Amino acid sequence: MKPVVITETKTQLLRSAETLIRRRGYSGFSYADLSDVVGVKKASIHHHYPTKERLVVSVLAAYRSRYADGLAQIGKRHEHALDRIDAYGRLYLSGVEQNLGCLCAALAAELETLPAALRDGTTAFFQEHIGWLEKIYAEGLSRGDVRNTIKAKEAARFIVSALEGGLMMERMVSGRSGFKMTLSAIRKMLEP
Amino acid sequence: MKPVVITETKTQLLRSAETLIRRRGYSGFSYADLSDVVGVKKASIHHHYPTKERLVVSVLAAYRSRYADGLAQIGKRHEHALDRIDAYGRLYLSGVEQNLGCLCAALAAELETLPAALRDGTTAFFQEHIGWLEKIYAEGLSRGDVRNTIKAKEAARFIVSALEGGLMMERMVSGRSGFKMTLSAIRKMLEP
DNA sequence: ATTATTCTATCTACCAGTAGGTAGGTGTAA
DNA sequence: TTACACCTACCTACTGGTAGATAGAATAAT
Repeated sequence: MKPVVITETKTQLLRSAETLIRRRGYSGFSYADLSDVVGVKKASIHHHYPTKERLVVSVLAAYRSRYADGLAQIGKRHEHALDRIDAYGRLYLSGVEQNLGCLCAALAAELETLPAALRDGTTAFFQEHIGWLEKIYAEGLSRGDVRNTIKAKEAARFIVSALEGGLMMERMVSGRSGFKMTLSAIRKMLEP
Repeated sequence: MKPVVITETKTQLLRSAETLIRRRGYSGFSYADLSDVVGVKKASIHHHYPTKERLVVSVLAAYRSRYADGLAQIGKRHEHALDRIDAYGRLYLSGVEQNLGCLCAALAAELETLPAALRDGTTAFFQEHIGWLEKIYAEGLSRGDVRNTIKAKEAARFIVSALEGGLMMERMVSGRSGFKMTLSAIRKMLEP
């Protein structure tokens, strides 16, 4: 079987496409933009990724798997549920600091024009996060680490919502400092 | 001074442009789309709103003032801070139910390509909401209506974030039922 | 070891379609 | 008769995507 060689250019395309989308949205970026950034002609991009949809499907897959790795590591590095949730929040903080929105929020904003494959991938992204947090919170509940007046299911979607919303908003309003306030509010409210 | 006559067509254009943006994003909708929906030729849209930017500036202004009215009414209709915040959350719920994202979230997703006037208007929108909630929460604190472990400033941005994030996410994930879970989580967490 | 062949990445040049926007005209109502 | 709402017809720039060529590396055949 032929090994799947990921060339330098291909990786560059993926990386640059991601930041372009996170700054300008899906229909807001073009092959011409990407061509300028990476320094390779439009036709060459089509050689690697025949259509825009396929390119972004790859971008999204990479994004999801990077997050999946992040979540797994948080589980290993931290024991206490509140620490885990804090660490999860810091994943978003880095987005605020680099002035990059969430890829999936950018895609969600154009829901209706989105090709089905992208819509599905975006939905899956959110479900993965909700699922992970639900487990984390349920475990925290059984250890008495977190407030027990809300259920794990509620906590999970509320955490993702608050962080996604915070990332989206604070990029325009108060940046890092604003986002950190939300981060600390979340922690305080989940304390038992 | 000439009176600003708002004709039927003009209102239609504003209304339809708004829903188009909330479904497809700023660069995701075109004068041609709008022309189809409203049933008036592209050139006629330019007659009313010479550029896309100016059209959307008007859409945004209308959106903001509609929300401003909503906030004022909530202040009148409800006394208890938690009720007020609940009512504020239901404003977003209607977005989920109509499958329309927040206009300003759609704009924020394309931050980098956005004309300055729109960027400013969007930022102002969020600041208005944060400011209003801060006042509401501070008042609630002084009456002992809400939890006093977080400051009004924290509470305000955290509420907007959670609702904006929830609206964005639940439109893809679980719709109304998912959003209602977040709504109830927020209420429980703000209880004293 | 030296050809001959195929594959890969890239290029220039182009396509049809659509973007936002303009010029200039027509009908209608005050 | 002027002002407004709307039209047809058009423009330029850009969109995602294709065709076909070229140079170089990898592979196979002699």
